[in-house]
Amino acid sequence: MPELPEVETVKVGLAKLLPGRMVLGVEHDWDKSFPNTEVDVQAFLIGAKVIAVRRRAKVLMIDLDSSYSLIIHLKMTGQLVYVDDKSKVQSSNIKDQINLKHQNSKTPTSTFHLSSSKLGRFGGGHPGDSLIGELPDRSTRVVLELDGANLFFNDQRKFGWIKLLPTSEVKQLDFFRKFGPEPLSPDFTGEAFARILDRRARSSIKAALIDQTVVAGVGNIYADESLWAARIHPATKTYLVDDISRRRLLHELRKILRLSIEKGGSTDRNYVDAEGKKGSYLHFANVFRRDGRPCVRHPGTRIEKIRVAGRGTHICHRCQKLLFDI
DNA sequence: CACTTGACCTGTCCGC
DNA sequence: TGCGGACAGGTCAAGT
Repeated sequence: MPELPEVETVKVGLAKLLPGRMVLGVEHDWDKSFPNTEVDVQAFLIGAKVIAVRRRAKVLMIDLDSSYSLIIHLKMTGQLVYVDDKSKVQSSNIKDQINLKHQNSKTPTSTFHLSSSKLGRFGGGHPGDSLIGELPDRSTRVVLELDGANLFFNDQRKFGWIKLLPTSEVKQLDFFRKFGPEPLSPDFTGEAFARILDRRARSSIKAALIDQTVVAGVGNIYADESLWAARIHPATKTYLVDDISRRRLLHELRKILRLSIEKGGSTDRNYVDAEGKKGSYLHFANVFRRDGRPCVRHPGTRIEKIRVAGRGTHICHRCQKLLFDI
């Protein structure tokens, strides 16, 4: 579940690898993953060079020198993995392995027609670091062919997408304008956070925190972790959370997001960075996916999993007391 | 308008 | 062992 720290980690990785590279071709086998029928892909993508890689909320942007940008949302299970031609698989039996994989797969044979020289391999020398085998695999939806490399967009659940749009239009999209402040932006103050939460006064504080129009980039993992750290019950109505607690929540959220970025993000099931490596933040998590285990602040109390705002939610009921109206 | 629910998808896990 | 159903949760559209 890529949230801010995961998307930031991918951005940092791609920003080292992509700028200066030219796009030579693009292939996809699922239209919703690459919904660009209204755009002249030949004119504005093929032959263009990457200028920069950016992030806003959970969205990645790859700016091209054609004055267009690739806008990418990984949603739940998206991965963007870069494979340079040096990782090319030499062995001739790779074709057989891919064919075997497709025979065993329930899904129809891939429509990709990359030559074997375009196939890449992961995991060599780093057992356990990678979730990725040879690419493309059966979750590969889009392949960007670059000079000297391939960028694979894998997405098991097909929720993610890559759109090609004029760079100047990106910020004008409703989709982008609605995002709230970046939580790590230095000019986003505790006071501003406290006030912006008033817009979701009557919903739960967790629903407010994962609302992208309130603050950008927070999803289920970092909502649960920051609410535990700030000792706020996720189901508390926002208007019952006082200003002191709101400021504490932003403070804890920032600490957690920074730590997670330092650890390369959270790998729960699918997430990997631009080089196919897992993130290690969940080793430092205090509640997320820790239901049934002792709370580190109250070892006699076990972490519970409840449902708040329609999401699985992890709490310590001793740390996080639910406040009621009178 | 504020807020909640269902749909979009596939892989995994659990109970029968 | 197989099979149906619940579950995972980011976002938008539709519903209350």
